[in-house]
This record gives sequence, C-alpha cells and structure tokens, in this order.
Amino acid sequence: MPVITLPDGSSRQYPKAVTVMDVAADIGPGLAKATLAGLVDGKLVDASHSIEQDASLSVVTNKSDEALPLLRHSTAHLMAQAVKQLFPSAQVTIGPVIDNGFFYDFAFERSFTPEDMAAIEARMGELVDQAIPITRSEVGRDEAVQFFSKLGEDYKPEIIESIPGDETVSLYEQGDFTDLCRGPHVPNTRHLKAFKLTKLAGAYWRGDSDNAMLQRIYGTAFANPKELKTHLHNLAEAEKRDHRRVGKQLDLFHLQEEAPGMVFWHPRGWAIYLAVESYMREQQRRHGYEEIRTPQIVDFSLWERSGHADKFGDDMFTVETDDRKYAVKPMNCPCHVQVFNQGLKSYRDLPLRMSEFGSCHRNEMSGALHGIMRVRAFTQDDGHVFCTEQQIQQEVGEFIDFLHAVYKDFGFDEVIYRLSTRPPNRVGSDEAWDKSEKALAEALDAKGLPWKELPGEGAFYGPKIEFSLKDCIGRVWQLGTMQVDFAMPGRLDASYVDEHGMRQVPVMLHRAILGSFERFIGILIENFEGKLPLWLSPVQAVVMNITDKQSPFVEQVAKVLQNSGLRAESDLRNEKIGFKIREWTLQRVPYLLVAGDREVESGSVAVRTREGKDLGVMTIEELTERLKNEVNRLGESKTS
RNA sequence: GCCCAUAUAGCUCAGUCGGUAGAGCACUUCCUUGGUAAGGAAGAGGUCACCGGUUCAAUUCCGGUUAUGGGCUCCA
Repeated sequence: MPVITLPDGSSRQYPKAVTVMDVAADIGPGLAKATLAGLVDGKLVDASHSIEQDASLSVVTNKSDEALPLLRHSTAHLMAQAVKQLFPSAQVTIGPVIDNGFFYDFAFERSFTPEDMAAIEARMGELVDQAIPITRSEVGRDEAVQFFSKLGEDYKPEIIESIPGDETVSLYEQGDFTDLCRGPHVPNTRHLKAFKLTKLAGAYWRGDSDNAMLQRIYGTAFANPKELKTHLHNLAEAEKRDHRRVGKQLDLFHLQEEAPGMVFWHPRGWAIYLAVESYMREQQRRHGYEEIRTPQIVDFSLWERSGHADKFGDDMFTVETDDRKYAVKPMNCPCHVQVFNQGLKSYRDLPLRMSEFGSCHRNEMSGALHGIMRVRAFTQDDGHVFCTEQQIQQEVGEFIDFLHAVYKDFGFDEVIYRLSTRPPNRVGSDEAWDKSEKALAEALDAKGLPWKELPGEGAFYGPKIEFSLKDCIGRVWQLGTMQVDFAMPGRLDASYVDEHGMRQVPVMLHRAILGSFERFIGILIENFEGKLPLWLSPVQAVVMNITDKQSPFVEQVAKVLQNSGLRAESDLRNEKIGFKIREWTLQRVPYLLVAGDREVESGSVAVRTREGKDLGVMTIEELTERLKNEVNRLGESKTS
C-alpha cells in the first residue's frame, strides 16, 4: 500500500504498486499525456517505473528542469533508430547527452554526407509522427551480448563487458529498434518534437586515436520548437563574436598559408598586444619577478637532457647547420634553468622568480590549429619560481591571488579550475608526485575555489593547475597554469646551498597567467565582442571634422591626445559626419569626438561613446583628464 | 595526424548542367562642405587556392597538394 507524496505536499495512497504514469493519470489525463518521466525520491526514472513502497514523486513534464537531458537522450536514440532504418549496415555505439545537445557515434562503411543527415532528420520526424512507445526491459549480461551479436552489432557487446558487475543491464525498445541503455527515456517518440541535427564529425572509438574512426552525428533538442529556435539564434549571435571574424573586421591580424598557425599582427592588433604586454610587465615586476630574455634556438642536446626531445621531439622545429642541430625553443623552462645555474645560489636567494615573454614554436598537428587560439608560434607570459619544498604552498597561493587580480583587471570572472594529476608516462618518484599534487590541491582548497581533478592529465614532470575560460560558443581554453616540477631542476643540474652549507636541488614552479598572448587576446576579443575597455582599445578616440574648415583644429586635438599617451586618430575625410560616426562605431572606438564651428570656437569637442551616448561638449583638458583616468581604472570599464 | 566540409575581386557572397565570370561594400577620380549609424556619379580591380588528369575546350568534372572551418586525437 504505497503512499505517494507529491511536490505540493499532498499524498495519495494506492492498494498496490503503481507506476509513475499511473499516478499521473490518477491526477489527471492532461498530466498523463505530458508525462515524460518521474522523480522518485529524487531519482529520475521512467514513467513506467513501478513504485512499490512509500515515496515522494514529482512527475517530470517538458516544463521540468529534468526534461532537457531526458529529451536529448531520447532524441539520440530516435536518431539511431532512423540511422538503422536508412542504413541497416551501420552499427550503433554510444549516444550520450552533452552540453547543449547530444551525439551518437556509428560505425559505417562510408562517411555520412550532409544529404544523409537531412534524410536522417526527416526520418526522425516520421518516427515522431508514428508515436512509437519506448519500453524498458532488464536482461542478463549473456543474453544482452547474444542479442546484439545476433544483430551484427560488434560494439555493444564490448560496452556490456565494461558495465560494472553489480549494475543491471537494461534495454530500451522502440518499434524495430532496441538499444542498450541505462535510461531513463521518455515513454513515447511523440514527445520529441523540437530537435535539429547540427554537425557531422569523425570520432575515435572510445576516444583513442589507435581505434577505428566512427561517424559522429551531433544534434540538439529542446522542450519546444520556440526554445530550439532561440538556441539556434543565440548560437548564430555568439558566432558574431568569433575572434577570427572580429579580427578581420577590426583589422587586428591575419594568418596566411605560408605561415600556418603563425600570426601576422597588424598595427591595431599589435597595439592591443603591446597594451597587454606592458601591463603584464609592470604587474610581474610588482610581484617580485625579474624579467629575462633567452635564445630562440638552442642546441638539441639541452632538450634531450630536459626530457622534452624524448616526448615532444617530433613536434619541435629544428635548425641544422653543418655540424650542429638546434631546436627552435618550444618552451622556456630549460633556458631559465641555465640562467639560474649561472653563479652559485644560496637558500637566501629563494624563492627566485624569473619571467620572460618567451616566444615559442611548436609544430602542432594541423588539425589542432584554431585561429589565434591554438597556433604554432606564440609568446608565453612565462615565469619560473625556484624555491624550496616548504615554499611551494605559499608561492602557489600568492600566484593564485596574482592571477585573479590580473583576470579581474581584464574583466574575467568565470574561471574554470582544474588539477591535472600524474600521467602514466612521467619522470620523478611517486613520493615527489604525492607531495606536489597535494601542494596544489591544498592551495586551491585554501582559496575556497571549486576545482575538478583531471586524472592522468598532468605534464610529464609534474602536476598542474589549469585556469581556463570559455570562448564565444562555450569552448573551454586553458590560459593560466601553475605546475610543480621536482624533476627538471635535477636533470639540468640546478642547485643551491642550504643553511647547512649543503647542495640542494630546488623545486621549480612553472607558471603563466595569460598563457599565450595569442590565445589570451583571442579570448579577450570574443569576451568583449571587440568592444575592448579603453585601456586595451587599439584606437581609443577618433577626432573628426564636420567640414574642411575645422581640419587644423581637429589635427591639433588629435596631437594633444597623442602627446598625453592616448591612441587617438583624426578623420578628416570628405564624408558626412553620420558616415564617420557609423564607421568608427563599427570599429568599436570607445570615444568619438566631433568638432564643428561651434566647438572650434570654444576650443572643445562634442563627445559621443561607441554605445551611442552623447556626453556633451568637453574642453580638450577635461577630455584628456577623463580618458587618462579611465585608462588607469583598467578593467572596471567592461561593457559587454 | 584522423573524419567531414570549404577555397571565385581587398571584404561578404552569387554564378558557370564544361565555352576563361558578377553583385554589394571597400578602393581611385570627380561632384558635394553636409552636426552624430551609409550623399551622388564615373572608373579601376579576378591565372576562379596550387599541381596534375579527362576533354577540341576545365574556374566548373576527376585525382592529388596546401590552407581554412567543424569535430576526434594531441597540447611540454
């Protein structure tokens, strides 16, 4: 006699076990029709789930928070059913829900085409119209393996093998299609009425590049067509922020075939770069870093000693002369150890902080390149701290504060924290790894930051904290990093004299805040849609005349602003003021300054912001003062 | 590197069922001197990414290369 408690606090008693759907029907036929699943004691279950004992129940309809993943998962099955009907020889593998949608991977003798995708989507629509019931059954493992083997499915048995022994194996059947699945699912295909297949891609079976390449179809689904439409619209809008698009519009940089993955910075893009660089230079100086500069090419033997050649040799650019082989440096750390090694260091010198805007080259795989976010030539805001084991925690803590202060100045607050721990392929003792992983985890916890562990993702010489941000369409990019390294200093013979006069090997912390200028500026552009705060804007103000009469005055104003250290330009073109305003607004110039006869008369300009706000008339002194103050306030002026 | 797609004027794109191409914006010149998101006219501008093949003829069809885009894998 289960008593079912509903979200409104009311309860209903039943003489025997009831399903979620029974209860929904008991409440009303309208609810039964809308029922997708149930939350029984907080656990999401099928509408057909039988409730044997007293429980709380919340009926899930497409208005519930739980509906979206459910709909997407069921839509993935729907897609698989359509694919199996259209391409019977395709084999099904996995089809999970992901952020904003789902995908399903198929093994098929050929690649799917965009036309196939349209056909699949059309068939999915037909299956929805057929209102096919979706039912769950639980089976034994052997039975399940046999079932899929008989169907000629090679991948499903492999998945069944990997299901933990104490978990039941369940199948979901909808018409002529049955899939292995944990569930839950919607009770009928008729509930799936707002979906779209979005892209085709290859994907390795089990994410391993040694395995077969499968055909992945991505899609998304929503509770109703209106939400789907909104989502697609938002996505299209977000793509307008793409740094490649904005970079072209604002004439910031370009890339070309002769130098794949290497940025040609144009004057305006370089102005941003320089603003970021001089800011970082000053910040690092204030945080006790000494800036250095090390060679661009270094004999290959150094990379052999550091261990990089072994692991990354194929990805390094090399330069060969008659009798020597050099590597174009892929990173700066071994060079920094060389600087550390000059002269005898005392424990009194530690922690010793070194920084370099280090230009690095890595021959990244062609498929990895992405605009200026993933390139082959980049400059890191690199830094290394040589310290003792006891100093690690303190240094890591200070670094995290430093990083936050910098991100705040750039207007970034949604940082993703991840701790990557020991990989299978590594150097250094387990004891050293234990210590360094613990040091990083404790530093994060001490700051109360939410972090996720990425097991096995650490560098070969040590664990690392990754500080990441999202781009315009939600892709996550690593910017900052803090890595503990017990290995490299020893390999490269770094040492200091401790308080007892004994030689000790220092610990080395590798760290970056921006990561690379290229990626950071890419993220910056997308974050602000090109509307950078004043201190980063490549052109901070444009002074324009209304007729030729004001030209000398306009040039004079531009000069005054330039002499105050502002990036100002004049626009004396024979164009109407409306045209100039439009052009410079589209160029995201923060301040548009107009001088007509009236302003010349009073030695002032009419000030308009790129947001279209009229700030009235200001004298040149007032204006200069205002702009300089705003520049000094840095990131507070975030506008997006 | 792997799977798929794409490559036409400076930019955004159209087009050619195989007969060497077009628009808008930008550019140049001229007219216009106009007060806050596009004033008007004329002109110039393309080995249709590159290399091969098929063909009387290839920008178009086929193959390869390179680059770019979306994923996968990788990311010291």
